[in-house]
Amino acid sequence: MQITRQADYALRAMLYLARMDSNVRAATSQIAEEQQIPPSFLAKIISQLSIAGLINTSRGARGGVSLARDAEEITLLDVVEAIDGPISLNVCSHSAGACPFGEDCPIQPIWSEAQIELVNKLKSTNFAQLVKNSRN
Amino acid sequence: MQITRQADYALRAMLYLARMDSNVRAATSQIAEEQQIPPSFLAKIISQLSIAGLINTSRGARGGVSLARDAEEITLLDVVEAIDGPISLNVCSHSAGACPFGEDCPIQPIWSEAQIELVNKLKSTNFAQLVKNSRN
DNA sequence: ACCAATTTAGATATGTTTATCGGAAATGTC
DNA sequence: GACATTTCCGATAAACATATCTAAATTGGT
Repeated sequence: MQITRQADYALRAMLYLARMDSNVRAATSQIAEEQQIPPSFLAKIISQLSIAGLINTSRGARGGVSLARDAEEITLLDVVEAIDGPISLNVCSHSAGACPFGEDCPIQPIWSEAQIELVNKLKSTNFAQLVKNSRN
Repeated sequence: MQITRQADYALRAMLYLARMDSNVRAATSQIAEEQQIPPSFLAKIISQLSIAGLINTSRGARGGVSLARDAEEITLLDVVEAIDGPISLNVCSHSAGACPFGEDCPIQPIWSEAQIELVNKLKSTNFAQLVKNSRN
């Protein structure tokens, strides 16, 4: 019942990038150190964020990563789903047909509603807002 | 980002019990068959629900399980937390001090709020309501 | 007292998540 | 063109979730 550590690390990395000037590139090792993330683990997460199109990467000396879009255009949901896949509170929370009891299960609608609320909350928060709410 | 299968199975088993007369006992194998749950797996789940005080069990011939309290007094949250432990959307969602950045993290309040909403939703739904909303 | 039904407990197997390590590929700089 | 820096990719290992199987303990019915 938790997002994976990978997703949490991804959020922290994205926040770090959102706080920087958008034209400079940050090395993964630098992000790892400041955000206290296992460096080798972050490397894989960065790779996934790149595949998802959320960040641009460039290899080689003076390489690094930066946001692919404006911070305002990236939501918490984008990042979490890029790493953990679609949010799902229970196997049945997407659609009534996902469980063998389908329409007859009175629990399914509860999960479905809760999931929609959670998704909406994450979707309505972007990284520009988060940076603005930061102290440092 | 999902409750465990165990918790989902536990919910279905509890719903099955809530639908029955409270004075009769159901065998685990019977619940497993009707709710399509792996029987040996359900046995362990039943045991945990018993330890948590949500159901009464009696061994031997004509034994079985039944709700320990009135269905109205058992919430979805009771069952989920009995199996999966306290609900937690992220490592930091309980308190601001849970992550090394504490007060300075603008993401933590989002998780904290989302978690409270989810917990409240599960807490406000009891099994008497669920039975009433059922078709069968 | 015996037997069948039932929960309880422990050992085991498989897959996923988390994390680490090492090397390969790419690229700016001198 | 050589080199240092950095992302990328695969193999590996520990921890947990999921699931199965077997044996033990308990208890009502005959």
